[in-house]
Amino acid sequence: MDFSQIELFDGISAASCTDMLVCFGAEFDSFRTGEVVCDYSDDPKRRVGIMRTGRASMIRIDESGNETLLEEVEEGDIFGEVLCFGDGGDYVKLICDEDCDVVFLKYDQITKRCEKACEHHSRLVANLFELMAKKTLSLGERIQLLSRRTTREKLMYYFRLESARRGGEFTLPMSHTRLAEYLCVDRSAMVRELKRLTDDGLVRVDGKKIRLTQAEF
Amino acid sequence: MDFSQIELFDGISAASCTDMLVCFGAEFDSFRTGEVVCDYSDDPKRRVGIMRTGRASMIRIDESGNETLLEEVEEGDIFGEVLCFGDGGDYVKLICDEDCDVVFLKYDQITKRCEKACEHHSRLVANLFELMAKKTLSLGERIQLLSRRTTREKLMYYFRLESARRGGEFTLPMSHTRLAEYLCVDRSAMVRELKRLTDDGLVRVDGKKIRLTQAEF
DNA sequence: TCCGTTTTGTTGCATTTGCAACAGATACCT
DNA sequence: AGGTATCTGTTGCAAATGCAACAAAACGGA
Repeated sequence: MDFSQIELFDGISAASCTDMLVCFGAEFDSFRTGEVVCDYSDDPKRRVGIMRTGRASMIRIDESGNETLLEEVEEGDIFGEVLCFGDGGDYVKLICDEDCDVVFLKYDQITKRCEKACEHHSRLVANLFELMAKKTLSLGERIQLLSRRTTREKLMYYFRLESARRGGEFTLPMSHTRLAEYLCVDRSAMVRELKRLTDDGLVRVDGKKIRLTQAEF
Repeated sequence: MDFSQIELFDGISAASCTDMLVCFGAEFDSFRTGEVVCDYSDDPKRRVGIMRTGRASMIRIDESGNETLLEEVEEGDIFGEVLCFGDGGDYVKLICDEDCDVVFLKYDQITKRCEKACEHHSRLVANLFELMAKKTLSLGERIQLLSRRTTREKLMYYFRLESARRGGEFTLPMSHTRLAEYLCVDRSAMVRELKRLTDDGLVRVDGKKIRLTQAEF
């Protein structure tokens, strides 16, 4: 097993990694596109997952069958019901968008002091801290997005963010249908608003290609 | 200075605490109700704050002057622009709801390996990890709330959560005006929906006293 | 290539929502 | 007690939104 590429184990020797895997109850697993990585309705495993490669979507399905895209889990991201989306009552699952490799750690073993006093235990916790900080940032960003009141504002906020991140013209990383779920608005209403935005000359939309008009800057 | 009551320093001797304060560039500060704890528009200090006592509200004000309550920071919570609500572009500030005591740490010093090799450095990072996990949970909850599409769903989700936490009948921890900002909906629209909910017999509302009707269970 | 599934574009309609405005109630400070 | 600021309850109205439905286009697997 090659640990060198895994951010989680950054700064920790391969030998230590192997040792520590036992302490943390580490489990490695792989999933194929479309498979369910975790099902948080009946999964009291208290595990923390780290996405090594691939992408997955945290999806909530409420009693009416509405699907909501809670978050996108990407390479290097940390996830888990202990961390997030704990108890809402609805059905929550993590579903694979692309084949992915995952490491699971037992949450309780992380904060517990290690009896074996592995020398790098603390380094791993520090790494986890950074992963958490990154996650917190992305959750905060999501809150900023969802706290916009209108579909228009949500779209513009999202576009500005992606535009700043990926460059002036960028390609949506998901389908329009999915984007509507992400923004938590009705798809048809979103498409309507998208048309208004283009009519007002604020954006150019061509399928998944989006470009903000300079008027915005 | 008494460190024993501060969760952040849990498991760390007073002597070590004093040592470490230097490593982390710790600053203690107090604020009075109404004062601005942090102003994230022009504050590139990269500090992490821990609320020792008191309560504060993270508020965003957009260019139109709309206020949004991003999060409630309570005793023991961790906060900071490095962690959350980083860059949206709008004006974001943390404002004191009750007199509060705060510790600030320099974010970069936390993850950096300590040259002085303070023995408890790693314990503190572990404590921070737990604080972060707690924060992540509350952010996740907030996302669950904001991802509801209608005002009715937001209200009911919020009431169920508070009801489970504080008991069958509970008192809103904020004014109706503030609640509307928290749910990110128009206040008058919220009041209207609140009335419909009572008409439908789902809740009883008496000022800040809320009770879910058993029909819900 | 063919077939089934998903996505997209579109529309009508009832409902919800944001917005603005105002008066009365309440809380807060001096 | 008086005065100011905030909160609450309410309304009308225009606009946005959710919902349902359907056909065409695109996609993906056998």
